[in-house]
Amino acid sequence: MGQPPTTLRDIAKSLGTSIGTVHRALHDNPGVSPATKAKVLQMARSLGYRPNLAARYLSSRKTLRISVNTLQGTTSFWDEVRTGIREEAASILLENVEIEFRTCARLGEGEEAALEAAIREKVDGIIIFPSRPETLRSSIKRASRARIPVVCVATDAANSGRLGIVAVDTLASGSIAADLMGRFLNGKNGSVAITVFEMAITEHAEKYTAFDSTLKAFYPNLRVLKPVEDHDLEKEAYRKCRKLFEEHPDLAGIYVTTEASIPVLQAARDADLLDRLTVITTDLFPDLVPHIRSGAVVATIYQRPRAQGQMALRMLHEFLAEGARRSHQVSLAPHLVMRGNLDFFLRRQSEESSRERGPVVREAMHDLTEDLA
Amino acid sequence: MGQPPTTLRDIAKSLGTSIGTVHRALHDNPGVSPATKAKVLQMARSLGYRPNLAARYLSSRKTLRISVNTLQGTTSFWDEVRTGIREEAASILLENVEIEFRTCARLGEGEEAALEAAIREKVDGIIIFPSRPETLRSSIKRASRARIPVVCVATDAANSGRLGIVAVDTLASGSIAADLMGRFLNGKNGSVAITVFEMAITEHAEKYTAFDSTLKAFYPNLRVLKPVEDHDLEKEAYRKCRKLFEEHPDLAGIYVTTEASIPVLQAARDADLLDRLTVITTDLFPDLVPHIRSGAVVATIYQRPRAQGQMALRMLHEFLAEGARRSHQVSLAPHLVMRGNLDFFLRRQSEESSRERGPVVREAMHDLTEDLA
DNA sequence: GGAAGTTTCGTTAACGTTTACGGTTCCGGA
DNA sequence: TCCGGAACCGTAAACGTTAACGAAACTTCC
Repeated sequence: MGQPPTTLRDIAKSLGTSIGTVHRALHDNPGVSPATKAKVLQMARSLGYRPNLAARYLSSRKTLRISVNTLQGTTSFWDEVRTGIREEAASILLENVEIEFRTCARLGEGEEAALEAAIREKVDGIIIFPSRPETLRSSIKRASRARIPVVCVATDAANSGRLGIVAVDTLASGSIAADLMGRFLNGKNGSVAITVFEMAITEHAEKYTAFDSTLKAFYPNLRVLKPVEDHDLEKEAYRKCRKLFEEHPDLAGIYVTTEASIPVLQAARDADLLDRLTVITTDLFPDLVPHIRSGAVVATIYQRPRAQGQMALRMLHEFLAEGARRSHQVSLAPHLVMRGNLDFFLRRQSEESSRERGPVVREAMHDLTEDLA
Repeated sequence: MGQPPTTLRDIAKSLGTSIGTVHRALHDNPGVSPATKAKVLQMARSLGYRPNLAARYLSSRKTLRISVNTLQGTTSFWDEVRTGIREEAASILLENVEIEFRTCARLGEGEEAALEAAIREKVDGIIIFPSRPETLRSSIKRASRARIPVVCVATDAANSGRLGIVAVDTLASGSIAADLMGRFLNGKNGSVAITVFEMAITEHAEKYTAFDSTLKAFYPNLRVLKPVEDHDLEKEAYRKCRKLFEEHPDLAGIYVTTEASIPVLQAARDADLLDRLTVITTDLFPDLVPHIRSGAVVATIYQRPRAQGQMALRMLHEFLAEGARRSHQVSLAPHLVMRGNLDFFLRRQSEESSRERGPVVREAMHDLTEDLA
């Protein structure tokens, strides 16, 4: 058990060639004939060669530059995602990661330009939130062709050649929301509503489907209404909900899958049915806290932004370090926050990643409102 | 931004001494006078020296031996914990971890002997489940004195000098169970029971307290009974529950915090009140699945054994690698499993950590029934 | 006062990889 | 024939740390 791992020298010796040639062959650098290259590759495989990352890093002293393209926000989902990324970067033993944040001020504004900027500056990897997957697909493809791996967070960009995706499992989210809704309503009849960002986004459609089918399967006396699309716009959410409440006097519950839960609550209050409505929301932000505490929101599905950030960086770093991905798809289980355990989550959010280690990860901020002038 | 980090040579040069002396001083190896040692330490601090782990590992080629002392079990909590540890060990870039499993067949049997064995063989670190903290306290103290860091999983061993503890947050668990129980019972009156392993174990007492106080705070019409102690023994759980059901005909729900939920369900069935009882359990194992599917168990609090294992190994490895701990206490948020999202968790349990990378982590099994003959 | 031992410290060869540079060959063109 | 330049390959010096080997200087003891 445990003979010493094979090194470049081993390969060279058993081939009667030199370390330099082996190295060039393995990295397909120029200056090696196709014949010897094939022999080297063959021998490396048969000896089970795996590079020693410590030696590699020590020798080259290259740092991996990673661009993180997300939305602006304070004490919000994306701040937490970034914190998770920072934490994970700080916990990398080989301190060879450098993070560049490219933050967009508003949904869909300048996302493509930011991504192009990252590609142009030849970063080694990209973590991105593709709020509108279609508009970014071609840029992500371009990154892949430039051999820059791209990891999506929260929303997937299908058929774009991205390396992987980290998100909360939509099925688990929608189903648990449905199951809770059914239990909370406890045999009542009536209709149940659900708001989504937009049904064209796969994730949101899936959440709806999961919610709908779970409710149908276990609570047949509840009826799921056509989804309300709010596009994360407060006014749109409010307006559509007021309309919804008027049209469906038998409404018993509503599941808000977007961050626009405040206007929904406001609409319910203004329609005077806040206490008759079972409300399940998504995520956890300061404005929502009092509503959970008061019981107006019975539960919220927390999408664990910090964990998403951590996993995204991990996936990217593993790929960059080892050249092979272990998984392309990380589906996190959402957390359930209610009155009882609310404080636990608030406490943990406020713990700002007690960084005793000093600034081991070099960071750069790119304010895109300037960059794109 | 980002001048090159200071090295041993830097320290040596600015002190007019040699690299060897600096090294000896920083590791308090023998052969360096107290005076120069002080100077070196001083200079290292003022230059902000931080060792280059890549170089260290490359040079010494030492592997860290970690003993994992847990309970036996197949498709059980502890199997998942071990899987988590393995996964995390495999994802360490410097492949310098070697894991030795010392598995005890039964609760409390041979735990101390296994721990002593690990200490005797001078492992570099220990992950342990102290099922009976008091009986292990002195052994853990001995390990700490031998400079072997010990990380506890699932149950803490207080005042033992252990490096840290990884567990599910007891407050979050008890509170969410109470909150769900209250919502599910939806205004009903009656009493609610809770079973624990033993109130002497801090974690279990805390879960009870959290359950009790949350229920009192939000659902005052429910009354929490005195906790049932089952010591994870099937017969004891069954017997005590039958008695409980007889004595409290108004029992509306029960929260099982141990793994002994099957006998509780059996007792409820035999007492013919399975369908009148709201049952919330703990963890997720094959025998429990049909009961969740049938609705007999409305929800189970999943303690995320895999995540516990991962975090434990991470904590230990970070300490061994860097000599400083970032956190001593990791409190995980439990997951909530219901009918709706059950399949998601089962699928993820069965994914056996698709290991493409081959056996990079050398493992050793220590069957203690042999070792202790 | 010198042999023998101790304490303190400097030197150097690893570890496995990257990278720059210096050699070979071999071929076409003068 | 000789030169210029590819194309291919070997060599050796880094990278920062560890660990082993000695070389001093200083003690102790006969």
